[in-house]
Amino acid sequence: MPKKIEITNNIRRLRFFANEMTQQELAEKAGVSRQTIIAVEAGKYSPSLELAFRIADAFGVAIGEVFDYTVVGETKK
Amino acid sequence: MPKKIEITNNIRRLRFFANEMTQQELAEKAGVSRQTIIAVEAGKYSPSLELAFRIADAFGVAIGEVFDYTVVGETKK
DNA sequence: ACAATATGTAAAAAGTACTTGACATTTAGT
DNA sequence: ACTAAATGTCAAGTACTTTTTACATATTGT
Repeated sequence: MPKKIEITNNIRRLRFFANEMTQQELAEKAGVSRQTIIAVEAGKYSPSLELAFRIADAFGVAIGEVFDYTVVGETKK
Repeated sequence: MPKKIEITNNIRRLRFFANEMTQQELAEKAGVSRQTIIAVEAGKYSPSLELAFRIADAFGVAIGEVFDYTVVGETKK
């Protein structure tokens, strides 16, 4: 995948806004392991689209409110 | 991942709305192989979040306009 | 000081996405 | 009838995501 992209996320923020939801709770709501939440939240890798949808769903928001997408080198509007 | 989910997409429709963009062109815009576009468009597998963003970007729309997410068993509002 | 909860790290194994290359089928243009 | 372009299929290999297990550290309440 040539054009480089950065995906950042607001999971930590959203967890705190969402009544201090723990990583464990989010993991359960999203149906994945806690490890996966830790890794995604820490930006170690970006999730599958499916998991992205599950996480957004756990917070009741759209994917775009959880994950930000930036094309490296271009300035995103 | 326990709760089953279905991810469908409007890639084909969007390609035609977008001036009959071919799979090849979309592949180039998104920076992936044509094979990948074929597989995702045909629903053989769902893409990574990164690719989902790239595809949405190629059409200039949000992810939610390209991909639909349905929790199987529950009726999505 | 102790126990319980939340977060973090690491690493192997399994599963899924993506690439490459090669070939088949369909459709449109000449 | 031929050619070119677009779509589709198959398969082997690489890369990345996710799980599982096990342990480390920090924070809070008793």
